[in-house]
Amino acid sequence: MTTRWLTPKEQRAWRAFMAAKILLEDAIDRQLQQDAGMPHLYYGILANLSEEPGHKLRMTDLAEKSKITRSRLTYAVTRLEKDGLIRREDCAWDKRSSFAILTDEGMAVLERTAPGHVETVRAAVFDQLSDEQVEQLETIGSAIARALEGGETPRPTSDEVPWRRRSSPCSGP
Amino acid sequence: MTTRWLTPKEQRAWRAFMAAKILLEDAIDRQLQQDAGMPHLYYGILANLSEEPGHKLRMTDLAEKSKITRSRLTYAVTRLEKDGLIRREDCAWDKRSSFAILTDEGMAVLERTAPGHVETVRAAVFDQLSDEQVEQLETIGSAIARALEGGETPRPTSDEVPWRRRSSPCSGP
DNA sequence: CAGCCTTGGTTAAAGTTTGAAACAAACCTA
DNA sequence: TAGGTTTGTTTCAAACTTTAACCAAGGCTG
Repeated sequence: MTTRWLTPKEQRAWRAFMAAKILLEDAIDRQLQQDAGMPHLYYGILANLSEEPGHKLRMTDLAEKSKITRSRLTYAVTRLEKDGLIRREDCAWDKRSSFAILTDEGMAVLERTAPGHVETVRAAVFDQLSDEQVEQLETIGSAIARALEGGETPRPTSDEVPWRRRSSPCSGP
Repeated sequence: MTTRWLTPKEQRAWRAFMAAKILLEDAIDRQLQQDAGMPHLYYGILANLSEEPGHKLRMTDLAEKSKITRSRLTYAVTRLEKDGLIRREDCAWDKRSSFAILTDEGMAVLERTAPGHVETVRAAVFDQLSDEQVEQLETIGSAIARALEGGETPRPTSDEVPWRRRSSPCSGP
């Protein structure tokens, strides 16, 4: 089956999306590194904990909620634990599990840095979008996420395809 | 000035966007690592070169086009050079500059792996979206990118803000 | 042209991410 | 209940990223 290349319109959308994603993550990382001394991912981990009853979550659940691998979470929690923002606690009823718990200091950091973070996001994203576009963004984002969360991206059966010049081999950077 | 927190609607949009971004990048990285033996970023670098006349670009321009730091690019190009997919060449008229040039082998890798990559992107993104939504995605992405490319995210003058419970401190993970 | 700022690119060290493998506890099942 | 599998988590090495220097070549200004 011959490759369904991206149309010019799709290419434009893809590039715009990728550019937004990269620039946005860079900007947020810079801002949070400045103000909170941690990258966005780590901030997100704290934020995720802060939403839970008791400010605690099992490692696996926290990894899933943060959409990262367990291994990556282990490293992050170790670092945040060193900083005193999280502490671990063994699970009583399942000795394999352990909890990550937001400390008071961790909560304080969150409280102190949340306004700046929200302001950055707002300036870059929501100040730029109409009410309607915010809805569209949610719909589109959800559609993409849904496609990826379920079916584990059934890897396409790659096959030979003649090269077409004058049309970039990439669907985007 | 008191923080302009995200509305529930904005929160939903933000979370959906973040989830899509993370899951998508993970899926693409996995696929490309499998089929091309390199992460998405490196593939993008090759792709960016392939679009240029002569398949060459000065390091700085390539970094800018790829939206990464020069340092990061140096590392990536060194790796890709080791793999024989790129070679460097000094610039004749400005002895500070050097070019990164896509080799024939690099081009071949691109040709071989592009179909699989496009298929992955299509399955996760464009197969999920209506024609209208593709347009919306471009518009929204461009708006965000524009906001970030120009004004260098004027860092908000952080100030004290009373903590509001029962509403997560995060604008998203 | 000498001093000084800018530009293009690399390097080194510290930090982070990945992917596979290791471990141990919990859960079957015959 | 022994043996095998699954589940929760960590560990380790290799790959990648970041940040802050660093160096050399170009440009500019007096």
